[in-house]
Amino acid sequence: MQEKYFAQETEEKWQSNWEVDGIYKVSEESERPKFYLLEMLPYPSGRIHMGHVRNYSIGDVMARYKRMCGWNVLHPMGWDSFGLPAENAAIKHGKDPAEWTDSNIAYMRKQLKRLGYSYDWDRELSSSSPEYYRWTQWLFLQLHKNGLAYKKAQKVNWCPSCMTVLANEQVVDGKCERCDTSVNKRNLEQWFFKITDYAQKLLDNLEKLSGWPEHVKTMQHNWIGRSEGMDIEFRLVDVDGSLTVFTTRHDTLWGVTYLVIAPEHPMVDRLIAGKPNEAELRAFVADVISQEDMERTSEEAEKIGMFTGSYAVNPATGEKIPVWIGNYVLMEYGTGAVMGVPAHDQRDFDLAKKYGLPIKVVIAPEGTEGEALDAPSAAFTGAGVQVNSAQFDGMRSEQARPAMAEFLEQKGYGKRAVHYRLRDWLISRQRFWGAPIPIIYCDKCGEVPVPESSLPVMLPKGVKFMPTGQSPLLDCPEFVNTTCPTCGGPARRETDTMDTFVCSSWYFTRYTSPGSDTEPWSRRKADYWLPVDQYIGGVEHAVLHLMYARFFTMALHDIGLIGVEEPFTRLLTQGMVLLGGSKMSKSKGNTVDPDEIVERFGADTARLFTLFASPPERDLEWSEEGVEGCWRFLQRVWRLVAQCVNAGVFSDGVRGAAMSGATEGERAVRRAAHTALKKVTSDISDRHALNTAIAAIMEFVNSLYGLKDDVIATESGKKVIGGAIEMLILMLAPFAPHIAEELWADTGHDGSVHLVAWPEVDESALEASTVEVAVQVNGKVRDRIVLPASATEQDALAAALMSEKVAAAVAGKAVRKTVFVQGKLLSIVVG
RNA sequence: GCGAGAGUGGCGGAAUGGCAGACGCAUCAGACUUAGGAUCUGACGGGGCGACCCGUGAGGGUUCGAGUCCCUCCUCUCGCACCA
Repeated sequence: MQEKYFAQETEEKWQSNWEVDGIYKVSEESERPKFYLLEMLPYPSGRIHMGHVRNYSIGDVMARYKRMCGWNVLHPMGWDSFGLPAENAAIKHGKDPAEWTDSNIAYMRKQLKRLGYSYDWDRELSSSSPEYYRWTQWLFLQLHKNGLAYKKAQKVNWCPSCMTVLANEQVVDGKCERCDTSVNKRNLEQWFFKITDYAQKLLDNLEKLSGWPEHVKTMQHNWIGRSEGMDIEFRLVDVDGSLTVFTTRHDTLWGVTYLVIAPEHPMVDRLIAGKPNEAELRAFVADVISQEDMERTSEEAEKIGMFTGSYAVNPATGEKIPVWIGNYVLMEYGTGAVMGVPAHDQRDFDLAKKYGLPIKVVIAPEGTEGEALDAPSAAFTGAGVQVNSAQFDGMRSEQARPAMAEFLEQKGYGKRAVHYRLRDWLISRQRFWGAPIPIIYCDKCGEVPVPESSLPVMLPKGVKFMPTGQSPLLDCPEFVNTTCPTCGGPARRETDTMDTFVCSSWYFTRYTSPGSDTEPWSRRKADYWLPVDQYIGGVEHAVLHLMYARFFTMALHDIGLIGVEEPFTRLLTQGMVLLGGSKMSKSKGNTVDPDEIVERFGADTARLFTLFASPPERDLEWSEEGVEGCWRFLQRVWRLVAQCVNAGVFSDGVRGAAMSGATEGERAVRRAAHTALKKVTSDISDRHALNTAIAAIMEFVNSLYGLKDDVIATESGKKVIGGAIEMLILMLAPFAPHIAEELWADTGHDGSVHLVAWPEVDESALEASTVEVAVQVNGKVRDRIVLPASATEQDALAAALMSEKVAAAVAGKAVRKTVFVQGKLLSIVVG
C-alpha cells in the first residue's frame, strides 16, 4: 500500500459504488428507530457555495453517525426552485425559467454528489415541478376551505425592483430582504394566510421547543409581539360613533388629555368634515400618508399632529378631550387610535409640549405623591402610586391595573384585550415563476376555487416577460381565460402566484412520500417520519421560513392532514462562512468556489475544514492554510494506516476492533483509542461540537504515531494497533467518508464502513495505572506529582509533602484543609 | 431604548468551578534530503539568567480554587424598535 493518498480518483470510485449499492436509501419498513435529519432546502442559483458545503457537511456527519448508531435515518435533498432569479434570467437572457432552473439543478446535484453526501436521492424533489406544485395548490385550497386563505385590499409592501409585493417578514429595515431596495406602499387586493389565528399557539409552543436555540425563539417571540391591555371606547361629542383605543397602560386613563388617531383611520373623514380648516386637515392627512414608512416611523422623526376640531369624552372622568391626527400612530397596529397621556408616555409628552396640550399627572413615583403634580419635564413611564384617579388614588399602579380593568369592564367602557404585532402572511406575488394561486373569478359566481381534480393549474410555456409590475400571466390569454367550474360560463384565472415560502412550508412532509400522485403524502409514512428530528440551516430564516413552516404544520394538523403540531424538534443554526471578515458573496467578490477546493484537495478535505475551523453555530473564517492543514491531516492518517498495513498488522485478517493489551504500550494505545472514542461520541451526539470531535481524532492519530513503533514489534502489539486503527477509521467515517471507506477496504474489510456499527466505549480501557495530580498550595499550583490511580487523599498529601516545591510553600505553616479531586488535583490550604 | 449572544496567544479556536491556551494554522530551530513549498523532531502568551512573577475586555465579590458563578461597567455582533 503506497503512502500517498490520491483523493480524487478514490472519492469518485466510492461515490459511484454508493450510488450503485444504494446504501443510503431508506424505507419505513425497518426495525430500527427512525431519525429524520434535514438541512434547509437550497435555492438552485446555479452553483453551490461554501455556506451550502458547511450546512450539508454538518448534516452529513450527523446522518452518518446516527446511521452507524443504528437509526433508520431519513436524509433527503431537494430544490426550492421557484423564485425570482429564474424569471430575471428569462427577462435578461431570454431563457425559459424552467430550463434555466433545471440546468442549475442538474449542475448543483452533480456538485453535491461529488461532495459525497449520504442523501437518499430517490426522494429528491423540486418545488417548481408540476408534480410538486400541484400539491402546493391543493394545500392552498385546504387552507382556503378552512378560512385560512383570504383576499383583501390593504396597504402592502411593494418592492420596485422585484416588481412585486412582499410580506412583512420580507422587509428588513424598510428594504427588500432579497435585493435591498427600499420598499414602498401600495394599496392592493392581495391573498393572505391567516397566520394571526395562530399567533398565540406559535408563541405558546415556543416553550416546548427545548431543542431550539434560545435566540431563534426570542426572535420569534419578539416578532409575534404579544401585548396585553385594554380596548377602551371613547364616545365622540359632535359626531356619531366612538373611537376605540388600545392601551397597555389603562392605569393612566385618568391622565388622558387628548386622543390621537392614525391619518389612515376610517373615522378621519367624519371627524374633519365641515370644519373651518378642513382643506388644511385633508392636506395634512394626505401628506403624512404619502410619506415613506421609514421616514414616518423612524425614532428621530418628529412627532407632528393636527387637531381635527372634534372632541371625545374620557369615559373615566367625563372630560371633553380633543381628538388629534398624529403621524406616529399606525393604522396597522392595535386599533389605529391611542389615548394621549403626556405625563406618562414620552411620545405623547413630546406632542403635548409641541402643541401646548395639557399634561395631567396620575402616577407619582413612590414617595413623591405631593410634589409630583407639578409640571413634569419628561414623561414618567415607570410604576408608582395612583394620584388624581378618583377611587383608585393611593393604590400602587400595578395593583390599580386589574382593579381598573374590572371597573371599566363592569361599566362597559372597555374590555381586556390582547394585540399582536404579527400580521397575516401576504402570499400573492405579481410574478410568473411561482405556483399559480388556484382561484377562478366568475362574473356570476364570484371567487371560485379550482376543483381539486383539475390541479395542477399549470404555468403556461413561452410566456413573454415584461417587468410591468403585474403578473406576466395577465398577458397570457390562454392562461387567464377559462370557464367557471360552477356555472360553466366564461371566467378568469387568478394571475398572481404564491410566495416561494409557501412551497418550503411543507416540503419536509413531501419527502416522506416521494412521487405520491394521488395525495400530497401518505399519512402512514408522514406519521412514521415526522417530525424532523434535527433541522439544520441559517439563522436568517428565524422569522421567515421557520415561522411559516410552523404555522403551516399547525394549520395542517388542525385540519387533520398531519399528526404533528411542530415540524422541527431540534434546530441547529449554523454560522456563516466568512472571507476576510465578511460574508462570502458574489457582489463583494470574496468567494471561494467549492469546485476548486474539491479539485485541489478532494471532498473529504473540503468537508473536514468546514467542520473543524469553528463550532457549527458560529461564523467560520475561511483559511487557505487551514484547508491545507486538514489535507495534511488526512494524508497523515493515510500514511499511518499504510505503514501499519505494510508492517503486516492486518496480514492475518481483520481485527474486529476488540483489543486486549498486556504491555504498558499496548494499554496506552487502547486508552488513546477509547479516550478519543468517548470524546468523539459525546461531542457529536450531545453538543454537536464537531470541531472538537475532529481535534480528538487528531490527538488520537498523534498519539498513535508516538506509540506505534514500539508496540507494533510484537504479535500481540500488532493486534492492539490493528484494533486501534479500525476504531480510527470508524470514527473518521462520518467526517471524511471517502478516505474512511478506502482505508476500511485496504485493511481487509468487506462491505461499507458506513454500515458498520459505531464502536462502544470500553470504560475499563480508559483507566490508567498512574495519574498526574496538580498540587495547589493556597490556590497556586506548586508542583505536579505522579500517583497510582488508586491513591487516596492521604496518599496524595503524603506524596505532595515529599515534593521540594510543595514543602517549601508549606514550610512553617499548619495544613488547615485539603481538597482532593480524584486523578486531577490536590489543594492544600495552609496558614 | 428593549431583547439575545460574544469578548481567551500572531490567527482560527479548546477548557462538567479543578494544571488556561487542547487541536489546527502561522512562525522559529533542528533532522532527512540533489532539492523541499514533502516528511519527521522540537520550541512557540508576556516578563525574568533564575527560583519565580503576571496573564482569559475593566473593576469588585463568592470559593481551598473563577475564563467559567454573582454584582457594576466597557466594547462588538445580531434581532426588534414611535407597537400604544
